[in-house]
Amino acid sequence: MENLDNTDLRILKQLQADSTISIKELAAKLFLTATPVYERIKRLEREGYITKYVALLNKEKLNRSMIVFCNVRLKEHAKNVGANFVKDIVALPEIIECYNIAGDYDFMLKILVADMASYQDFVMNKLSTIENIGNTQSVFVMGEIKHSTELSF
Amino acid sequence: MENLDNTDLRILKQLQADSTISIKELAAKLFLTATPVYERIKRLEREGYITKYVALLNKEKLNRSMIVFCNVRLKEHAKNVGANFVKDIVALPEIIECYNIAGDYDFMLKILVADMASYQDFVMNKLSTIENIGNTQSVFVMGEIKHSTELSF
DNA sequence: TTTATTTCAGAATTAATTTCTGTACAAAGG
DNA sequence: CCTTTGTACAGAAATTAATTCTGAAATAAA
Repeated sequence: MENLDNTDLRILKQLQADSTISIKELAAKLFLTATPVYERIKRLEREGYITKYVALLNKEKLNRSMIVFCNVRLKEHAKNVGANFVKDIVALPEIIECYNIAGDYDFMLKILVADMASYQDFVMNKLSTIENIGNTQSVFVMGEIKHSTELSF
Repeated sequence: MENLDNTDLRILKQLQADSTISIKELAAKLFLTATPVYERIKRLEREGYITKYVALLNKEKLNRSMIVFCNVRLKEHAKNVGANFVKDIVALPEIIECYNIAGDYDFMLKILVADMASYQDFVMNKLSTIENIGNTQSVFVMGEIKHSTELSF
């Protein structure tokens, strides 16, 4: 952050919004030629500011329209118990995100499934089989108002 | 989903994980030449299966290390009240995600800030100024266990 | 002022994407 | 059974983009 000037930030902003822009086009926006923009991007990648480039897909068209946040409380809180839980969580592809949280519950999971039947199946046959889960609370999403992958600066 | 064969799904899977792969390289993985892979990708884009291509950035390096989920209850639930709330939410860049949820609260926000001081500032000077917010509950993230942008299939 | 150092422009090269042409194969209709 | 139509593909050609190289301009340090 300290090593980044305004040009770097503008490059990051653009690539976050749309990474298909050509270097030439991006250079034009910044009133530069391709070389410095190319070198800056490579530096931002090398130094870890840019983690990866990905395609974002349409959930609805790919039959993953249902979002559920599932709060989980563990039975025991021993060191290796948490570690095992984490290992199991990471292996389940329906779980898109998992956070260790402060408050009434230990973890919050964001789960993506096709519909309520799939969610039931997920909870019954996958989540419940994980060791050491005390109780869970499902919060169903009725509407996605905003969903960005962009950091602001 | 119905229009997609196994080759399409493998293409989507790859581009979700890393969109910088060249068409030639991807074609080799699928035992095809560049042409059919190119045409399939263009079709997946055209038909809306692929929404966009983006760069994912490193939160920590860009000084957005703190994640907070903020549950919000509205005072009134009239039609236009919700609409105004949504408009205000979308305008705040700290709010990365916003869901209309079932349960005790009306909305859940995912907020990204630098630290606790920034969060306080955000709540005091930005969130609290939004009309019609009844009460809020902040759930602080202690650790991010998993965070994927990939749909599984 | 002199000397490094950094940042950049422009040309040259290399590699990618995109377009084009024609072949092979499968399904549909006579 | 043969013909027609459509789809999916390979391979070559054309176009455009990424990458490398050289040197000039600007900035900071000595």
